[in-house]
Amino acid sequence: MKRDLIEELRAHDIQPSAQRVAVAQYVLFTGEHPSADQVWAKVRRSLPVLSRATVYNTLNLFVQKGLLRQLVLAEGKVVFDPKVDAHHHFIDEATGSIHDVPWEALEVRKMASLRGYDVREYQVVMRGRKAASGRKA
Amino acid sequence: MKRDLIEELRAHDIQPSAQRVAVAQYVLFTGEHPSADQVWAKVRRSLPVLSRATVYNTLNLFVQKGLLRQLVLAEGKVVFDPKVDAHHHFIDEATGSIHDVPWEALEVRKMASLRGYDVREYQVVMRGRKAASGRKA
DNA sequence: TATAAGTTTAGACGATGTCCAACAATAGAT
DNA sequence: ATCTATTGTTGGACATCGTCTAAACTTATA
Repeated sequence: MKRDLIEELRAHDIQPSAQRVAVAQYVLFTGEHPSADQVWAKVRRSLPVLSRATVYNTLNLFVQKGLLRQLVLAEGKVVFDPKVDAHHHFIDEATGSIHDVPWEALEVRKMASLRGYDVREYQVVMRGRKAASGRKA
Repeated sequence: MKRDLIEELRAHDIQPSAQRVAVAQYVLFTGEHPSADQVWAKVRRSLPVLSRATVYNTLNLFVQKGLLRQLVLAEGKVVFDPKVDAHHHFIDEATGSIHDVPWEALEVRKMASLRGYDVREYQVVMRGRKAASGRKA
């Protein structure tokens, strides 16, 4: 398990230090969308001497190397998402929590006919509430 | 001009103080997407005794009353947009500048078939560069 | 083992945003 | 007009977020 992680870091051209493995261990497998300081708080439980700067450095490194994606969706908050493949986001206005919506669930049309913009990526950002009716998603 | 502004504030249930009118005069008519502190800097030129707290209060009030929309799109920045009607956004990765894309320019399908979510509003957020080819938009 | 390259650290820093308690302006009643 | 209760404004203190730095520490390599 930790073995594989080290391999994955190496595969992404990242020297696997103890701190980086510890951060990866949490952030790559969480279903939450934690902020940098939330990652710090969590990971410090298992690696108490971890500094805030290192967490920020590590997260930025992971984003740069394609292990993580950075989201700027919630009110004033930057948040990290281990799902690197394209998907959309739904923000629950009641709780502020962020949910992933599969790419195939929606279809955006006419993107190609946009003049003047060279779009490299896009996503649909929705806001609302979890439906009272219907299954919990 | 200032008359109409006062009327518009009143129409939105906002007591038109000198500070609020000054802020409105700039922020409701700008094509930029200014941050709160940018608004502060700009408006202070015409109303020098304006405090930072008032600008934050006023912008939040305007958002709450529907005169402004708050965007959380750029890296770690909250920004204000006087276009309250629905539209999409394009973020220029080179400059960080934000561009409005008309609602009709894109079409999102299958939204209705989303289970479990009660979507109140949505938009498409695109990132990329202004096209080298093609007219500047 | 020596050396260079890479990593971590604490704390300083700037920018953002909120909060407060004192002060000022206003609306509404008389 | 004047009084009073309500509403706005102010500057400064405070918290949070993210970046930076210089020194210390690790790791890789020869």
